[in-house]
Amino acid sequence: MSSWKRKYEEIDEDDDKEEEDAEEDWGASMDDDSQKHNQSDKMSRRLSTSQHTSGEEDTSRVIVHIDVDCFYAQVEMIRDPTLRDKPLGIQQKNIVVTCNYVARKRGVTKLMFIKQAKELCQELVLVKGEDLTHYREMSYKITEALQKFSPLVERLGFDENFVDVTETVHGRVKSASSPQLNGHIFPEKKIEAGDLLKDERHVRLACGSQIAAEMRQTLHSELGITCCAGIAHNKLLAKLVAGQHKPNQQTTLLPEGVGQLMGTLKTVRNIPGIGSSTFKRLQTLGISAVQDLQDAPANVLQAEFGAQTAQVMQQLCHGVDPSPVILTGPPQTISDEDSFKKCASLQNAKERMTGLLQSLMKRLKGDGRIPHVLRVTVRKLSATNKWTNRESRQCAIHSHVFGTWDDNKEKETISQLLNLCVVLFCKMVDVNQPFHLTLINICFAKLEARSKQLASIKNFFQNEPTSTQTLEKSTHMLQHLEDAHILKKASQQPHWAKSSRSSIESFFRPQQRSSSYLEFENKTRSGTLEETRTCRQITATVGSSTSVQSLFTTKDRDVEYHTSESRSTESCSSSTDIRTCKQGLSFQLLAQTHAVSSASDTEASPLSRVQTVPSGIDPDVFSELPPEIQREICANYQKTEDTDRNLSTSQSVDQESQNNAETPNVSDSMSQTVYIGEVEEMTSEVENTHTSSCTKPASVTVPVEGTVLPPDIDPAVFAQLPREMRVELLNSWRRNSSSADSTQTDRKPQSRKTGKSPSIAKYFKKMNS
DNA sequence: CTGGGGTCCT
DNA sequence: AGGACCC
Repeated sequence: MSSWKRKYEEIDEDDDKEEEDAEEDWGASMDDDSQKHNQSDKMSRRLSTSQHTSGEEDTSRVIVHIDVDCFYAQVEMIRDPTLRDKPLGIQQKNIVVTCNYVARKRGVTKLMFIKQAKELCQELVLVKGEDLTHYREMSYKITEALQKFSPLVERLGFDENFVDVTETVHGRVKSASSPQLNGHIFPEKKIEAGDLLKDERHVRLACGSQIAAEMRQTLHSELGITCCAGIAHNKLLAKLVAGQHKPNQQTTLLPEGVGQLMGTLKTVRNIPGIGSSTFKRLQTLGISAVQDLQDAPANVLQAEFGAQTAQVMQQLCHGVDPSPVILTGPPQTISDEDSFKKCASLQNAKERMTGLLQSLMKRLKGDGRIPHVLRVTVRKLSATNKWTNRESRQCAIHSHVFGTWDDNKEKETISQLLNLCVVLFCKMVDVNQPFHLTLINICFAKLEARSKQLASIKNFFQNEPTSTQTLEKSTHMLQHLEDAHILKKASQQPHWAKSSRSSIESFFRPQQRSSSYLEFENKTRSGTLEETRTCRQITATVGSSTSVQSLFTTKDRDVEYHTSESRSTESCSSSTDIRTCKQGLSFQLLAQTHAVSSASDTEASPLSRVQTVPSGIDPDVFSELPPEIQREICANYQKTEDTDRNLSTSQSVDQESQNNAETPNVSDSMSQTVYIGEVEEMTSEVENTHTSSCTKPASVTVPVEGTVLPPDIDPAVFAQLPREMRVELLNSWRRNSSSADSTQTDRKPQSRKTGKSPSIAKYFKKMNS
């Protein structure tokens, strides 16, 4: 196993010192730029996805990677321009998470301890960066600005975006004339302008470099942001080449420079997608340098990682990355966390969780959707493994919590959510024993657009409407709004910004006159009745997942791609239609469910209320809680029910919490909790030993080989689909392929342990060159 | 003396 | 629910 491994150990020491760029320094180059396509025989069973070539990598795309320079520091310098010429570090807790270039010249680096940084640079100005609000807002502004150049934008963290500009380039290459290459070229060659233009690939990339320059110009003039850009024919290379010239510059990778670029990486750890865990396992095999991986026998990698991951890794180390740019759209989760030295009491935890909930509620308000899942995560102090020892529990959020969500009733909502948090918290922490936490995270997930739930319910009870009536009302309302020119503006929005406008725009304009979700409704309803029916049919078809595929086959690609753009002059583009209609359907179901449960809630006798398990809390879970906690929750519940009926109560409470302005706002419900808890303590004496039932039933899962897109599916089209649909399709393909996959073309021994390889395939979804 | 977010897969 | 990955 180790005979082949050490051959290339020390080849990458060319390495002059890197200049002021502490960020990602891979050493200088080697001179190997032969592009070996060491394809395993498995890979040669390839599917010609959409493009031309047979054996070579697809170079027909043009991908721009935009990487904002020291993002947090830039945001702070924009907020306070006097910081520009000072060494600036952004501080989170004990570390400098990033710093501006003035500070970098002094040796300060990312993720450096405060003390260390201060020693290096005593004048270092530190700005706290634990609250990400401003960064998040700017981040979405950047993504939105990039969308004007192409709808296909994928976010990576707050400060990076991939943009697939292939279509834009194709359009320009036909019509326009002189594609001059803008910015740096990798490798740094002298290329005669005439030469460059002979090669179609070069023409495309040159055009891409112009678009990248326009993007950077736009970001600078509109937002004051500087960034780097990398232009290449795939995501991996675009990202890697962007780092070649660091602050505020751009670099285009010519296809013949791929080998050389990969050679600049010190180890395979610098390949995005190979994380610390995979890297360790590779080192076990004697693989560290990129060339080690390039030369590693495929069967060795397969034995350790499985066929698919092995294939992806070997593609990556050659600079091959067929993964599509995937439309990101609005976030899947909204979370907030705090870390600290010590949290050792439930009371303290509740205070912290209340603070987290309060800021989360602000963000939710801006988002316009409502969450249906709540998750609490804690980190317990432990000598071994300080990170990765997080535990989490999640539960559904009953729809009534956000069903009637008004600005006025926020305290009540927070109080109910806090109850849920406490329940989840107690599943992880035995509050009767000493404990020591160092982090709490609260996460809202399953974010879904809130429909005209309220209207539907009212109609359900009052007007006995038919669903047709509801729709007619919708379209009627639509008319008004269209007159108000709201929709017309919306229809000019780029693809996903349209479908998520309430989410994204509200980040930019937090003051948005509180109607952000109304605007979303406009779009949801913007289809005519006929369009809605069509969407229902499509949705139903997706469920059985057969004929939908014809929409995405390769031959339809151009048609379909342009269709979705040309249709954007109408109310919705095609994929948006499907998504919103799907939501519309689930809304109606939800509304009915809700109506039923609301009715039964209403009928519950006030007298039995205290003994009833609060709605929204799983009775089984509730009964497992220590009685003390049960009491508190019931007390909270009763209190919120009371305030529901009596608004003056919450008024007086308001003043109380203002007295505690400095401490994190403890919900007023807690003070009342104490009172009721004391009263009840006399009647209840049961001391429940809280056995945490952490049973881990080792369910035997059927190992399913990783799924790739079927050969007739165009990844670019697939990438634009709404997320739910991608998941559904992938699942159905996986189901179908797992049976047919047993045909064995492999000479690999059978006795391999099949499992246990965390697949990096997910990060580079569609492969198969 | 180690952030505060996110994504997807198993 | 946890684990990998990204920033």
